[in-house]
Amino acid sequence: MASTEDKILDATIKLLDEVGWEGATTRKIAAEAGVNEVTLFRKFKTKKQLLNAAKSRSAHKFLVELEELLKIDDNRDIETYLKTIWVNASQMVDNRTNLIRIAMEEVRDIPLEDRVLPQISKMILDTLTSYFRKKISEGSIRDIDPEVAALSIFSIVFQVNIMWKIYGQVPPVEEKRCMENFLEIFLKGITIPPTAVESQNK
Amino acid sequence: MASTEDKILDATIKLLDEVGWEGATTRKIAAEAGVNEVTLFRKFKTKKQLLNAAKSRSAHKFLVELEELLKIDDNRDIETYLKTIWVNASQMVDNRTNLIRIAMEEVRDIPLEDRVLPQISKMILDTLTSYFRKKISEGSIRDIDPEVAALSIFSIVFQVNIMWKIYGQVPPVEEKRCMENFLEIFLKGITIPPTAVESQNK
DNA sequence: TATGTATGCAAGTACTTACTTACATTCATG
DNA sequence: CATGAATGTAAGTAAGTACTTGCATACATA
Repeated sequence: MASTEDKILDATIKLLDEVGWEGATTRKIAAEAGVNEVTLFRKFKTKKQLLNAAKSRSAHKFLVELEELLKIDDNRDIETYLKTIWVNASQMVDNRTNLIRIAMEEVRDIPLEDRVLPQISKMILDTLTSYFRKKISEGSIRDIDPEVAALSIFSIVFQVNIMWKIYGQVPPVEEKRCMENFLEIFLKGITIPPTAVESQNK
Repeated sequence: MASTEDKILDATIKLLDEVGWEGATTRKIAAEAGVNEVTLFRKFKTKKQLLNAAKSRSAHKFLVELEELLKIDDNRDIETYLKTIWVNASQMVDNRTNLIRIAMEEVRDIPLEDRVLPQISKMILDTLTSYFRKKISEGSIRDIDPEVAALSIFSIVFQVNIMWKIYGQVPPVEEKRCMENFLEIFLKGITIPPTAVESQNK
């Protein structure tokens, strides 16, 4: 059976997701957790500390899970690698839209280093960047800017998975088509043109 | 001299930007506008109606201005065209970060069709999509997916200009380098390889 | 000059919020 | 059984919120 703390933290995350910071009153959280309101204050002192605890707990879980999902075999072909990253990120966001939505709302009053979104981006960007760096040094792709390549992948994945889901925009393109047709362009952009050597040698 | 309505609407936008919906109390808005609190209610009935009026006024301005900035000569070379779009969008966001931040926060309680962010995205995506469509039919670029090409440009511009600015992430790459190195990859990905015909004809 | 419209001012209402205090109950463990 | 920690119950506090009411004032225009 879940401990009182856990019940409270779970209820907090749920309400934070559904109704946001201001909507998540201590009364509602207590009701959702099946716990008396005073218990919140006994355990967490203030509302602020409670919400911080809830957020950092689930942000931590998220980052650990994400790190695991980003461990992908470096040596499969580039298209497979990038597709795997894409699909894993999608799935991650689908399961945890609540945390992402909460993270998107912490525009104010949260110290930069505590914000969740930058931490998530950084982890993905670093992974992709060092992947591209490796592939460049292996000579499997052109000498492109690895940070920028990483960023362009990250951006479109972010846009498709997060912005559309959270802002309820009607996606102009369905996801699979998007992934495939983007990679079609991108891969052509980073591969060493097969005829380049040939025509130089001529 | 600005009319009372204008002073109130300007103050509303300013506070909405600085402290968000819940932070923007009617008292603060009145003080910022240099107007008595009752005047707000006499002019706009409720807080909700006031904030809606303020938002839709500046969203409208934004969209008109954006539409103007997106009218770029179709016939200049592709790199110049895309760079111009990029720079114009950047500049637009710099001048109007406030509206964007407000738009990003309207995740809740705002009917889909009234949300500002989707309207902005749509305008940019449509412009880019029909541009690529045209270039494809002219034969200036490969037969790529025009929607997806548009989306990949939009995504990275959005990420660099909006996410970094609003979420205060430390940009891993400075903007100019980002634009140039991204386009270097992207353009190589969409152009017809010069040696392709040659090697086919062989 | 007279009248109406826009605005200011002061006070108040009804409600909600985070948070507190004092006391009662449960229940595992020594 | 007895003790103490964790939790519930009831009531209340201080502060802030959107919004209202009644009256005074300025000022443009008929």
